[in-house]
Amino acid sequence: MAGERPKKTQPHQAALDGTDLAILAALTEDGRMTNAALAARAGVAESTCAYRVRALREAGVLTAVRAHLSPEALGRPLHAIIKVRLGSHSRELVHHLYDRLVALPGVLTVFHVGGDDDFLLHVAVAGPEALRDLILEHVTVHPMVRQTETQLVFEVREGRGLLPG
Amino acid sequence: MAGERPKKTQPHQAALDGTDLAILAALTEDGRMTNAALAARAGVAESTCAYRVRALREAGVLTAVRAHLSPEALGRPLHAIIKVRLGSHSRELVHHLYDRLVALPGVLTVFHVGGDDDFLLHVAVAGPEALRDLILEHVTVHPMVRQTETQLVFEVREGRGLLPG
DNA sequence: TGTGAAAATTGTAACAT
DNA sequence: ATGTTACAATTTTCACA
Repeated sequence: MAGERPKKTQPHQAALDGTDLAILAALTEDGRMTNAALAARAGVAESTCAYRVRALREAGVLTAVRAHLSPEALGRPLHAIIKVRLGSHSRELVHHLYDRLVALPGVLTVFHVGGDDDFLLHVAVAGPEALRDLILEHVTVHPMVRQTETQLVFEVREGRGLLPG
Repeated sequence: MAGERPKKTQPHQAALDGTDLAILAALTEDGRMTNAALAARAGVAESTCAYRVRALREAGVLTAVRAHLSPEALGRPLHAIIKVRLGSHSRELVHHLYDRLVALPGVLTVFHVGGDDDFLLHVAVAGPEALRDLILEHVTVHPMVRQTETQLVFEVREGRGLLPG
């Protein structure tokens, strides 16, 4: 009987070998890749590959696989970054505002940051009017919001990510 | 499998009905959901569902499905936004720099923006030293980069996205 | 178009190395 | 811990309402 079995670990550190990295890289490119294709690319047997994938998921390394949609095809060709600066910083209220911002249609990502600003919103909207409406009707209406500043986004590119190599 | 139709469609506008939206919403949550489960959730037959998914992909609405990894589990618990301001803006050089920045390990997203800054980098690194090294060795070394400013990211949350409802 | 039942592919589990 | 085989589940294809 081999030794220890990893328990359902929290998302802390994990020891990854080359096979794991190959699997993660492949799934980052195409999350619907079949297990057989994955195995071939990683150079292991299919059963091994399936086992690794499940282990990576249970270890919290592989958190989700999501579809990515085209903002343009969905009628939201205009991207912007909205910097939000707050006046008060009561913990409860900040969290509440956070929730509201994330739920707004057109909001892709919300960064809660420290420094000059408090929130950075990456949004995709139909056009300038929609952007103005979004800001005026859903952001600056909140009493906590002291100031916003909007930057036009020319282009967004996903980095190669977290994996070494 | 032969008969490809005329063209791979452009990412322009698309007319989406409730079924499409249901499919997209489901795949945005779980991109590996089985076609059978999708069909049940959308309220259509499995074959219909598969057809819709393929159509959405060919229409450029569904651009990709990617695995999401845990930066923490991969040893990169520190997130930051690096604002990059350039001195010169020669088109060629800007593009070249863009390419370099996107390829850096730890760089999750690069926003090319207009306004006060030129690039916004969302990065995930192992710790403060790694952040400093990343900035000094890979960002500010470029002659074009006039100034950087770094904001600590407390938390990142994905918005509900692009779909109405 | 959308549906339902076939074949073909894929994922899963048990077993052997 | 990896590889192989057999079996179940799923996707895909095609004829039809």
